[in-house]
Amino acid sequence: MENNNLDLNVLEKQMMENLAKLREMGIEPYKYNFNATHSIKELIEKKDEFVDKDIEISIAGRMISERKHGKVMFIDVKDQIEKVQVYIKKDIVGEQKYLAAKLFDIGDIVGVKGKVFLTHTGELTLAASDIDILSKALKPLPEKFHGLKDLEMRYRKRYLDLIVNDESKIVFRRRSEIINSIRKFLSERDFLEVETPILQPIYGGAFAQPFTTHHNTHDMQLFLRIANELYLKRLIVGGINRVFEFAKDFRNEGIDRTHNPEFTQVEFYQAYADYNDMMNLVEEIFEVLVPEKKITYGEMEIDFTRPWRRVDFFKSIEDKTGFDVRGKSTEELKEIAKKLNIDLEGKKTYGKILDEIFSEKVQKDLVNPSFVVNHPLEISPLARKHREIEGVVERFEPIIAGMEVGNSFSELNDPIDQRERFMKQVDERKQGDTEAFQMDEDFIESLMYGMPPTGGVGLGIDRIVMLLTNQHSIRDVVLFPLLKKEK
RNA sequence: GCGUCACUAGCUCAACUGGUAGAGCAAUUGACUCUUAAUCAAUAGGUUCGGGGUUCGAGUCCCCGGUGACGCACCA
Repeated sequence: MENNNLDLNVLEKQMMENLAKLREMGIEPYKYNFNATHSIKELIEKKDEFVDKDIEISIAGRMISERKHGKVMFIDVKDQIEKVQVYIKKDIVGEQKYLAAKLFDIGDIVGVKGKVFLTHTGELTLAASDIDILSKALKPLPEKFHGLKDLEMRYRKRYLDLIVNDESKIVFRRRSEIINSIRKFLSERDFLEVETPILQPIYGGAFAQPFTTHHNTHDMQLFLRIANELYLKRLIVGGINRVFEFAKDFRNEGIDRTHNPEFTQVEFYQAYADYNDMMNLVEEIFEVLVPEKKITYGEMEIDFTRPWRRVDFFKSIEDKTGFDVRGKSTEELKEIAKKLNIDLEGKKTYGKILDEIFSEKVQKDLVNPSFVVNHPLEISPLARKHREIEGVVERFEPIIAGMEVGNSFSELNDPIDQRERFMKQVDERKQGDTEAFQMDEDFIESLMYGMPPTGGVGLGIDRIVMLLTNQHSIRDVVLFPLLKKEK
């Protein structure tokens, strides 16, 4: 019976023996189904209907603790985050069932039938008239009191984290609620949810290095998308005037507290709108997501009250530093950065230097939700030129707690301008910028058929979930974050 | 990629300047028919992340490697 290939510790051997003993008693420890009359949550919510009534109900869940008292035992059964105590009395369940129940281990999934009562101390308890094992556990759970703290194990074995740490389960419930709220918000406003390719022959829509893969039959190189922007805009050309997609995007870059190589964005595009309309829409979304208006994120108090601050990219730099960086050459920017004590190590291009000055001097301090607006043309190849101001585009980035949570523009719909912007990117690439865009003739062709004026937004779901669940690492809001292989 | 720190029983953690690896929970056996971090008694459980070195002696010191956390860099 024992499998010598398995390297079992003492506890695992004992659990394996309990499994064998149950089978010897004629009990199959892996049942096919169980029809519970109520979830534990329902039992708790409707307890007045059951307590001391002559009603038998049944529940199922994981046995997470036990207290044995000779001919009586108490176990705690948990389903989701709710748990209920079960009272198993030899006189009630009978000799056989009682002996079987003694062979159950913490971690086993059980089904219980019985009547509900309150103990002397007032605890809601199900007195078992029948109890069955539904699934046998063969490894011990982490300890009930301290839970599972080891971060590496929580990420690698997320199922254990979810079994043992309710806080973790609550974060992922909240994540689902947030996504649902945004989906509902957009759907109610006639946005159509679509799916666009993850495998793309040409990648685009963001500055990033892609993951590369290969399709055998067509013998073609493919990229995992870094964004879905260019596909959604093709749909705007096609007359889907309001469109959105929750998209897993993939960027082949470093990992840190706010970056996972695969992450989720929702992008939405609205024909006949501009970036001002989209700012309103973003504010409205957060009105739904944060009805309480104020949240605490770490040490920060964040107030979502509308309207959010508008922070002009160039003007805010000038206000903070006294330097007008508009229209400056790359060399002049380097000079200014030096005077401001900004470390430019690794940053060479015009756009990156500008961005670094902005991040260091302005963005860091934007705690309350703010829209950074009117970015330099050079770092925004898909955004329309500003209708009044030379050298900048109609673009905004929502910043909350110093963190970028999105990106948006009045979308560039002039195909000739778009081609020129791509050409500039191709030049940058030739000069060694590995994140520069690829030329996408097919996309330009779509614009040549005419795209209505359009506003578009991308929101980083993971970061929004971090903010709203007070988590400080993206790994704590992604169920299975990328880790190195264990060796 | 670089730097700092961490890794000890199934889990959570101890172990002083190098000197017999320990506790709580979980587990096993026994007692106990309203306990609830049950209690009481006894028992068992270890490749101290892996490899090498120094030493009479290494969880502890040194070197190489692994994984993770944090910071920096890269990056939205």
